[in-house]
Amino acid sequence: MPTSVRTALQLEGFLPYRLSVLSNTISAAIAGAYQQRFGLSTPQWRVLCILALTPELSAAEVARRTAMDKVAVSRAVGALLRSHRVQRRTASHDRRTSALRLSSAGRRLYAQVAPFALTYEQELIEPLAAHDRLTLDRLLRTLLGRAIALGPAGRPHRAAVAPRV
Amino acid sequence: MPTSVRTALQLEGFLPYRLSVLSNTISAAIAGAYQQRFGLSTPQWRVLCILALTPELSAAEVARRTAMDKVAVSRAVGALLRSHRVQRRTASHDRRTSALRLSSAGRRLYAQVAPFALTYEQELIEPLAAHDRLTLDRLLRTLLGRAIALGPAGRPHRAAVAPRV
DNA sequence: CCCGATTAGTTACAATTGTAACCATTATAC
DNA sequence: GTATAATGGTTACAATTGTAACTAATCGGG
Repeated sequence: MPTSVRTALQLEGFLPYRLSVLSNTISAAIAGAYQQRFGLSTPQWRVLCILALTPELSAAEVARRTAMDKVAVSRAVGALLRSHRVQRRTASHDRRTSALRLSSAGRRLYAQVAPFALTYEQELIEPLAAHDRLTLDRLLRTLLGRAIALGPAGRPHRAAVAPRV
Repeated sequence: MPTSVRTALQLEGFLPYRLSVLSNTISAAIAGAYQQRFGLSTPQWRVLCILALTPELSAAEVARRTAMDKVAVSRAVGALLRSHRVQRRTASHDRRTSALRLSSAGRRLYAQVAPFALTYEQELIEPLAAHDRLTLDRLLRTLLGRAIALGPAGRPHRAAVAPRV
C-alpha cells in the first residue's frame, strides 16, 4: 500500500521505518567490505573518503562535510593517525586547528575500498531505469530538504547521529 | 549530480551516504516526539507499534517483524514490562514462548504518539506530487529488494542493526 | 591592549548496543 | 523412548557512541 493513503501506523509501510531498514541494509553490505578486512570503522572510512578528495582539511571541516559530530571525528582521526593512514600538522595561521591528509598507506587503502563501494552502488541501482535514477535523486533531495525544514518536530535540534556509510 | 554518472566516490552524492543522512535526520525528528517526553527508547517504540497492530505475538515474532535482533527485543520488552506498558503471559502450546500485548497504559501511550508520527510523515511527503509518492514507494521497494539480493557483499550475512524508527 | 565570548579539539563518564554464552523447552533422528 | 539438534529468551561482558566538561587558541568589543 503506497505511503500516501494509510491512516494507521503500520510499521512495514511507514516511510521513516522503510528508509531506516533500507539504509541499514545497504550500510551493512558496504561495511562488510572494509570492517574486518582492513580493521576500519565506519567513521574512519568516512573521514578517509573526505580526505581522499580534499586534503589539508581541519577536523572541524571534516565534521561539517561528513555530518558527523566533532567527537566522532576526533576519535576516527586518532585511530587513523595511530594506524599511520593519516598525517596531521598544526596549521600555521590558526594554531588551534590542524591540517589533515592521507598518508600513502591511507591512499592505498582508499584506492582498494573505493572501487568496491562504487561498484556496489552501481549494482544497487542497476535495476532502475535512467529516468528512475534521476527521479530518485530528486526525491531524496526534496525529502532531505523537507526534513531539515521541518526540523526536530518542535524541540531544540540535536546533532544528527553519525551515518553508517 | 545524479547518482548514475559519477566515477569518484564523492561522499555528498554517494547514494548509501545520502540515504543514511536522510534516515537519521527523519528518525531524530520523530524520536524527539517520544524520547524525553515519554521516556521511550526507539526499540521500545517499535515494539509498541507492532503490538498495537497485532497483539499476542511472541518476542521472536516481534523481532522478525521489526527487523530487530532478539536481544534488542528482549531488552525493549523488559523495559516495557517494568513500565507496565506491556503484559506478558506464557503461551500454553509452547512454554518457551510468551504472548505479548499492550496494557491500557501502553495503548494510551501509542494513541498519543502514533498520530504525531503519521502527521510528521504526511508533512514530510507534502511537497511530493501524488505520482512522485507512488514512484518513491516503488523505488524504495526495488532498492530494498536489490540490497537484500546483493547481500552482504561477498561475506556471511550479519543481522541488520536495529533501525531507529 | 585585555577581558569575556567563541571555536578547535580532547578526555572522561554514562548510556546503548553488539556478541557470545547460557538455560529451558521443543522438535528431530535414530 | 532417548540422545541430539534447534529455538525462544535472558544475562554478562565488551565495544561504540553520546554528553558534558575541559584546555588551548583566537576573536571581538571596550
